[in-house]
Amino acid sequence: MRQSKYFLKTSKTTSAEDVSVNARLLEQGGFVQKVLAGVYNYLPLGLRVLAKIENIVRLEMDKIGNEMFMPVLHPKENWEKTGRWNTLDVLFKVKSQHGSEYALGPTHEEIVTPSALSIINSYKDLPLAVYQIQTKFRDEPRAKSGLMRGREFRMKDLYSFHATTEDLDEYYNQKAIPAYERIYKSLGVNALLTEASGGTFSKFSHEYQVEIENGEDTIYICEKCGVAKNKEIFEAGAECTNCGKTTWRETKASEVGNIFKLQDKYSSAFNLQFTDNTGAKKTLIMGCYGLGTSRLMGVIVEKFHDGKGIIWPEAVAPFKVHLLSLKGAEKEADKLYEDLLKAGVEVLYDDREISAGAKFADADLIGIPYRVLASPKTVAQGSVELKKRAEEKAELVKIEKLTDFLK
RNA sequence: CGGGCUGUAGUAUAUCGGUCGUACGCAUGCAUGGGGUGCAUGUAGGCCGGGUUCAAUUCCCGGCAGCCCGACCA
Repeated sequence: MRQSKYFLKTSKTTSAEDVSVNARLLEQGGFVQKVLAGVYNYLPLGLRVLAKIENIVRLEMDKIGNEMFMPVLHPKENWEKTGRWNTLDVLFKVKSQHGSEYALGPTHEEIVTPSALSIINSYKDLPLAVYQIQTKFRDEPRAKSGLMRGREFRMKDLYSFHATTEDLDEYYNQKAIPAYERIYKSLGVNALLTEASGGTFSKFSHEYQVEIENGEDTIYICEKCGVAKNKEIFEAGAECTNCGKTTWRETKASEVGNIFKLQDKYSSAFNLQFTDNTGAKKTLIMGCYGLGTSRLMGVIVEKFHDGKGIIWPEAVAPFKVHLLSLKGAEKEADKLYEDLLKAGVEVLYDDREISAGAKFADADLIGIPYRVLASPKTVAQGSVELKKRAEEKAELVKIEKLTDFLK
């Protein structure tokens, strides 16, 4: 992509009202624009990052479930059936011009459970799992911290259906948790499996928490074995259920995933039953597994940045290479750009006619992993300068060897 | 939702009961060309409604929006 033709402008300034690092850097870098408090445009550059995150999630979820796509607009009666129309305080309610009321989906148990009614009839159909990656709406009383807590945000939600609680446990432990671990590892973030309360869903749940300074949650981590507990269920001085120690470290973290054993809470509400091998009707057992993809984007920025800008992990970077040309090396840079494209390298090409310093500053701000600089000095030697965003040193590389080097 | 604060240009700010200035940014041109370069020209503003007043951006009331702390958080 040629930067001169890209729907992208970085900014030298940012509003003093934005305090969080992710909001400032993502807005300055041209990844997102704030539309409302907690509501953002994802510009082309930011959408690439979000898509990378979601594709990593999709890759793992496809191994343990089937992707579908559910609506944002929900019938009121489904939410009344589960009792959440009036009890879920973050539920957005909209009224049509004809007087009908709807909910904007904050989560999709109320949709996926009745959906399963016509799919699941017999024990032979089980287990099954289905997921989607969707925009969610929650009427947060206080949106804040950039992408970390929005009123409209992106989430992957998976739902599993089982004949027995034992089967749910097995899926939960042997399929869902390992898939989550693989996702966070691929993304390059260290997310801790954390014991937590179940909110409106169940007694207990597991959260995936990433330690960051301005995280919204407080968690306790066992110094010995690394078991983590959310403050909401933590008893001071408690013995670690894993190793028996009582030394805990308190830290701030941000929740980037939350998995629940729903048991029969929603299947009962919608009378979702199956026939077992004796011909008897039984209520299904369900689990649900959330993962906030847009929040992860914010958390990654909080985690990976320096004074100059973002430092994207390669797996989620919008491009792999940021090619910069300085005046006098345009022809060589143009050719290199074409060659990189042909070689299948994702490259953002800063072909703008601006000063060298401005290009460097933007490259640091945007945070693409590899910066390739073509200048009169380097091309005179048949080379370009290659510098990793995360490192200080730069090296000269022969142009003809560059594409191989970057593969 | 409780508490606090704030609304003047894209950003940061100044002044004023009599129609808003500065800096940066942004745009264009020329020069420059390895860390946000220089010069010139241009660009853009009082959140909304009501009240007081001859006159409101300024004072008062209400609304709305935004930010911060807390509560809440599938």
